[in-house]
Amino acid sequence: MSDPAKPVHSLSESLLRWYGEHKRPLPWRKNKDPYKVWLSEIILQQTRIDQGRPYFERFAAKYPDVHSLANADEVEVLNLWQGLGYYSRARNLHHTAKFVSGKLGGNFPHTQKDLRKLKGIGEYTSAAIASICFSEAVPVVDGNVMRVISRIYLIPDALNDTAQKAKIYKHAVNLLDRSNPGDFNQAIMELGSLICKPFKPECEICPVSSFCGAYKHQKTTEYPKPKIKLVKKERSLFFLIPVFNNGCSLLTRRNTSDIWKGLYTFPLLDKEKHKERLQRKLAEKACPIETISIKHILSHQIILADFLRFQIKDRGEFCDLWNYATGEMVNIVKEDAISSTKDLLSMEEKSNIFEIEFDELFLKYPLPRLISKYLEKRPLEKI
DNA sequence: AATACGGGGTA
DNA sequence: TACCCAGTATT
Repeated sequence: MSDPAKPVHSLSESLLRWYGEHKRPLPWRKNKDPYKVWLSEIILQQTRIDQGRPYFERFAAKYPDVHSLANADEVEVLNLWQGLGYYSRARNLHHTAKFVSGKLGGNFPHTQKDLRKLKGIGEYTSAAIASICFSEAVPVVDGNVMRVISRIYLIPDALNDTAQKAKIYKHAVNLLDRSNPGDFNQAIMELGSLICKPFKPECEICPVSSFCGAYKHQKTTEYPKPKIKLVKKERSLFFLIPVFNNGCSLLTRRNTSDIWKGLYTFPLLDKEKHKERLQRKLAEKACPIETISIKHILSHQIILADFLRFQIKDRGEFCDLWNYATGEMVNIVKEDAISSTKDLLSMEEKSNIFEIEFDELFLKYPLPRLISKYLEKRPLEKI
């Protein structure tokens, strides 16, 4: 597995020495509070530190411990998460906070095995918490570690090949400093993020370059081979922004296991045919439509969004319009008829579209970035 | 074993 | 533009 001429313990030693000497960018880990470590790890999943840091600060300030997070409303949590993406992380965060607070007396499990059972905590996060907070000798293998080990041991295709991925894990176990797993794990991740970067790694200042096969052969750019890209699917969405005579509009909560689950958007059509029928009907009424198109590119799909804004009498007339366009009935209630999230959830089976004052939109409800982008272009001033 | 799930940063 | 990111849950 490893080159016997180069004992791995000195690789680990070099790494730890380097880690001890340079400034750590994640100070909240120092006190090893499982709640804070957990919170930061969830926020940082698939997220750069600079992007996640302000979110962590806001969460830690608003919810200093697991009980305060558990007692929060889910919509409130999603609101604080707004814009960060992968919203199931926020829903699972809240679910797990309630579980730890209510069933475990506020104490997180101490082992990777038990941490792993909590919602939103997988292989990586359980290992990170167990090693950092409880000094359990388990390695973390994230994207950084994968890249570092791929280069050191010349394992080319760990991102696509299961067998090679397993090799990476074995090396990670072998390298781990069992007397200091928390620091070691942070050290190897930080090496990947600061030195052993995907592009232009800084091998000249790398503390373990003398152990690195890719550096030795000047082939760092070939390791690891890029992950096979998935085809982005195009998808058209037509958001409807009716402006009622009373100055209100409509909002809907997304409940399907689709994108933006748990967030709020304008009611939308996803069939070209339905959109055309709606446009035709509005034209008959001599009702002008203002259309703004936005192309929203995500990692797995390209959303072509048309925002259709139009003036209409009231929600009753909108129901007729919707019915005409889609052939489906809808039931729309007033926002102030909903006093809590619970009401909203129980109402969802019938209809989850509700009438709302423009001002309320930004304050109470978590919106996808796409909707925020639209509102930046076209604010919803009252008429 | 694949696929879905956001959004922003970087070269 | 293409790729990557301190991954997990679902299918």
